[in-house]
Amino acid sequence: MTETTASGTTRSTRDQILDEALTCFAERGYEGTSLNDIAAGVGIRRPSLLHHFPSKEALYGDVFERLLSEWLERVDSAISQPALGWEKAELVLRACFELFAETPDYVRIMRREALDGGLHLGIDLSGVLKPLFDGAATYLESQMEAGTFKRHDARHLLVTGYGAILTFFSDAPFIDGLIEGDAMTPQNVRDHCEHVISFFKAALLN
Amino acid sequence: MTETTASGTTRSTRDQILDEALTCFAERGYEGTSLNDIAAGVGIRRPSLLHHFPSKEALYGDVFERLLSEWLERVDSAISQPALGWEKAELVLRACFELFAETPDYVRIMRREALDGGLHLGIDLSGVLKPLFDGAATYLESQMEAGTFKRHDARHLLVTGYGAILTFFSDAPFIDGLIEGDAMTPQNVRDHCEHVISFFKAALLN
DNA sequence: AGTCCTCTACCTACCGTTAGGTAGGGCAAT
DNA sequence: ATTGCCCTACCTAACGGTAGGTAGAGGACT
Repeated sequence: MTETTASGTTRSTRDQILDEALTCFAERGYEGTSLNDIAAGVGIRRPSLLHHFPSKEALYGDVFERLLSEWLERVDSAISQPALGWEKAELVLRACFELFAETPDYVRIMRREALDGGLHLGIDLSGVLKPLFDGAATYLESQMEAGTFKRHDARHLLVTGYGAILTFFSDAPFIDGLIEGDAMTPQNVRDHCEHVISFFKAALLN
Repeated sequence: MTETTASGTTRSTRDQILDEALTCFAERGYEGTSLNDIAAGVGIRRPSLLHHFPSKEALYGDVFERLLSEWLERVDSAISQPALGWEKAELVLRACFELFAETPDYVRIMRREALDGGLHLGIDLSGVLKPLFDGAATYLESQMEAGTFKRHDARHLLVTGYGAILTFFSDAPFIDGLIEGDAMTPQNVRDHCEHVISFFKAALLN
């Protein structure tokens, strides 16, 4: 029922399944992952797994729901911090980097979902994220209007930023081969974070 | 054996299979695509498809090989154009946008491959692209040394650019929902191209 | 204390379906 | 007559999911 981990914490079988499913779906995608893979990772049989979740799709849905709620919570707390102008943008950028660096498996699942256009889910991914997106666009536009930021198309700018940040984490195994060495070392992650921030700063400030 | 298309051109069954496989693999990924799907798209049965390609893996390999050779050819011709400083960078950026806009299915396959870390292929994707990557990095560094471009980490800059450009095409269905309306309309593609160019220009030039 | 019941968590064995791949025949063009 | 292309029929393996059963923990009653 429960298992005591090396760190001394205790996790229910259900949570172990969710964790294993997360890494499997991130690594090999929805179609590329079988329930046997997940069950074996936990150390139980497939029917036992299906005792905790009614179906593969439901399990995936739960994994994704957990992803969304954790991310939204983190992002909400980041954007609600009091700051102005560039400080605010940098604060949010850093929060995103920190979040993604902590949850690379989430990033890869999110990317797969974006690639598939939300095929496996009933929920409308873009719809959930759109309020955040719109809020960010409005903020950027207000800063441009005020002359704090240089003029750019706010929405395209956000798409550019989204791609620039997410890609580093989602395509890490590929980037490994380009920059030589593991892209996900704390040093490389920090370097890329600082680079993106200084790059955006150069593009947005005078 | 051959089929006359609406445009009057004639394509061998083998080429039709390659085309259909391309769209299927791009849309649903390697695991999500069955040989029946591809065969049905061409209008033949699965065993007939396997008469032209020895296995699913071999078919995928051929699709990807065609992708790589076409892309490398296009990029080579773009970077061999005579130009200097920012002109050169803008020229290559535009060439990439044009290339990606013409072959969005290639982009999505490439993204899936980057996500999986080249799982389905024997070939080392990063290895093939590394010479281009290194060449670009050297070019950027020389421009920074000469004072033409502002100082940035050249390799991280390239990764940022890679993510910013590729994502627009690979995640198009997701971006649709954010910017409202089809991201891949010629107008939106042009807008994003101009945005990225002006954004990079702002970050690189004084 | 002992026994009865219920519930949870897991198991083995099996279901129908679909996957990739093979064998071999028909048939048209050369 | 040979070759090339496509077919039907079949194979084995793996998939997601179900049926039915067992071991053990906990509670309630006698």
